[in-house]
Amino acid sequence: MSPAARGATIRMSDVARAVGVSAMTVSRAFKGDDSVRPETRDKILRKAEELGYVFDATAANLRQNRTGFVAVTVPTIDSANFAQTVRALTQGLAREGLQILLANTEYDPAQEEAVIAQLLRRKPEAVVLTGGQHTPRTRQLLRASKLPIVQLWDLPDDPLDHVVGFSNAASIGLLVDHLVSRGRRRIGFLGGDSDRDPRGRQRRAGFVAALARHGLETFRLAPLGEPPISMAAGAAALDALLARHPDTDAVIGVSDLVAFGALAECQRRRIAVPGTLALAGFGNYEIGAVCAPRLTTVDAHAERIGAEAAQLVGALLNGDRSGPPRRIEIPPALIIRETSGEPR
Amino acid sequence: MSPAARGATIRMSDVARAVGVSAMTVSRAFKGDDSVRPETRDKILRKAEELGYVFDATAANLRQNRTGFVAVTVPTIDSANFAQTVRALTQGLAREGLQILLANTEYDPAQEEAVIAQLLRRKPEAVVLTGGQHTPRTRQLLRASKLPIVQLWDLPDDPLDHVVGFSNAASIGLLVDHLVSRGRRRIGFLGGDSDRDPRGRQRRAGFVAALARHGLETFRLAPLGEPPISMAAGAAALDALLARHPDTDAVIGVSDLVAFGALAECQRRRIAVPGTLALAGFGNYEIGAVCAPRLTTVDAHAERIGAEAAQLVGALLNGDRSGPPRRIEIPPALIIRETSGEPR
DNA sequence: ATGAAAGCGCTAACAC
DNA sequence: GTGTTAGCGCTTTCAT
Repeated sequence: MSPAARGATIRMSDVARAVGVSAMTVSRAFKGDDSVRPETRDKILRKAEELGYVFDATAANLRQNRTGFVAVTVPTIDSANFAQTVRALTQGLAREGLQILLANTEYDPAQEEAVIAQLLRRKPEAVVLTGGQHTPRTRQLLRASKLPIVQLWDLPDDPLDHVVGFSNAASIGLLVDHLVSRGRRRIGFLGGDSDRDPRGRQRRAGFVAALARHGLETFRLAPLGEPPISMAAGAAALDALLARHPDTDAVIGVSDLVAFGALAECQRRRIAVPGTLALAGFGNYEIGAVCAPRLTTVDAHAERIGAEAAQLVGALLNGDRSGPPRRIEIPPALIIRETSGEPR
Repeated sequence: MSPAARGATIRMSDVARAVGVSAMTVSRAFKGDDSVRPETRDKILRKAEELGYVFDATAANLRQNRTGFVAVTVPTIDSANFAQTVRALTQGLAREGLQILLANTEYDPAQEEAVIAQLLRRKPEAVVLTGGQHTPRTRQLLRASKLPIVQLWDLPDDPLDHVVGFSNAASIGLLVDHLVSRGRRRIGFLGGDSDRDPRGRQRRAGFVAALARHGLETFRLAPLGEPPISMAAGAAALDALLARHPDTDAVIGVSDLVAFGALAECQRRRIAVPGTLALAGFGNYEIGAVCAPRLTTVDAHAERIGAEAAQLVGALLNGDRSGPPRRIEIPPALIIRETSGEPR
């Protein structure tokens, strides 16, 4: 009785026996080694197909001490910007034969620590952290692993290793400068109030710093609460801000989702945008390019961050591990649309 | 010289030697086996920590012939509905100690076939297909694997195995009935024209069938082109539809994104919604609950699909594999909001 | 161009 | 409660 008929797993040696070669030759045929005669190779692959043989990556990984895994964390995959980054990363790594191991941290450093500890047991060859916040133990685990680490969506002062990101603070500075150039002076900010979203905090800090640079008041801040932040929270925050500061003439949302929530609220309250209130967001979400009026924003190049990270990981795993940690800065781009009004 | 100092990997046997027990005891301690004396266990875990030992799941998987992987495909993770499903699935499976292996098919059956062939080499314990389209070879590979298969987001006539989904056609029927009850008669549909998006096609077919049931004209169809479908395409499709059929009094989008694009276009063209034109979408995206006016839609319960799938996979892998394939139907819910107007 | 032997790090099975 | 032995399915290494 054949192994398949017995219900047993079909191994390389089964294919080898059926063809009349050794397991080694089958192994070589499967990895495309030229040293196998083409006819032998074809015979092997045909027989493998016929027997329903499926290569066992687990066994190969154990022996080779290489898994082809890249561990990836995101606060949540259910956020368009992170999803774009993960998609580009997945595709770029797939081209190198690498498979991502994805985990969500839910914006929680403790959960990040837990998922990273689990992922490390899978013996990934690199770790990509998308906008996380790391406990001391997380940092220790990662350093002890000796793996290449890539931090995304930020430019940390004290990076673990490599970085592909941008300055969240500076990106909001771009928006403030633009709004000021359009004559706005009483500018508010929605969000950036949660400890669980450091990048949001940095954007708010960048907002305050930019206003101060222009000699403007910096107290028009409305909290949004805990991430994930929602459009509805943006609408509520706008209400709260206008209740306290009715003379506000421009508002920046910590993300386009928040800004869009504010825009919808303006439409409901018949507040003219940009006539009475200018609006701007962050992240260049699809919605901002389509809503009426279209939303001024900052493009953080979410996909490009993922693509660059994939390329970096590919290079690092192909032996290019000399030299200091890379720090790839992807400068955000101001996208001026209708909600910030015409120049005055 | 210690293994760590030599730069060599630290194995269980290294921990065992350091503590003065056998590798088996370390193994038991790590899996929480009660038969290890608590003090021994503590000593082992402390020593492991001290030595920087990291459990090697690859070796354990090979030996146990269990990986804890679940292969998951989506057309693209960069779509809010699929991202919600994947997030719920990831979290549900994590509770069972299972790790997802995610791959995007890019709405392409050939790519789906390729990624599934790759994923199967990793020896997943189950395969979850989110809204795919399967080539004969894909079906053959999956059947030959003998693994539990779960198809999501659909109720296929000829399922591979288990199903967690809903009728895309019937869900649009809900919207048509609702619009008709509000006095709309000349109803159009945006999208559902691509072979690469079978669920979109089913929604359009459901639209045509529902109109026919009401004795209404069924020719107000505007194409959107290839997925992923965008808000901007929704705006353009609305233009095309109104150019050919200016008397249209209601429009359904194949998704909320499309419907929102149409809504934005109406705002730009000063078409009153719902006064002149009623609008509805599909998928209960966040945007529909926030935009002004708020969008009538159908909730397909994306998260619940993921959660149910996780539970099903968990049950199947915990021995509950008797009985026929499960077919879990999650009925979509009509969500009536402002864009479909008041009852007449 | 192909094969034989050894071993990757863990755990099932059995022993005590 | 703990230890010994063998082996998971592949590939490294060395041989021919």
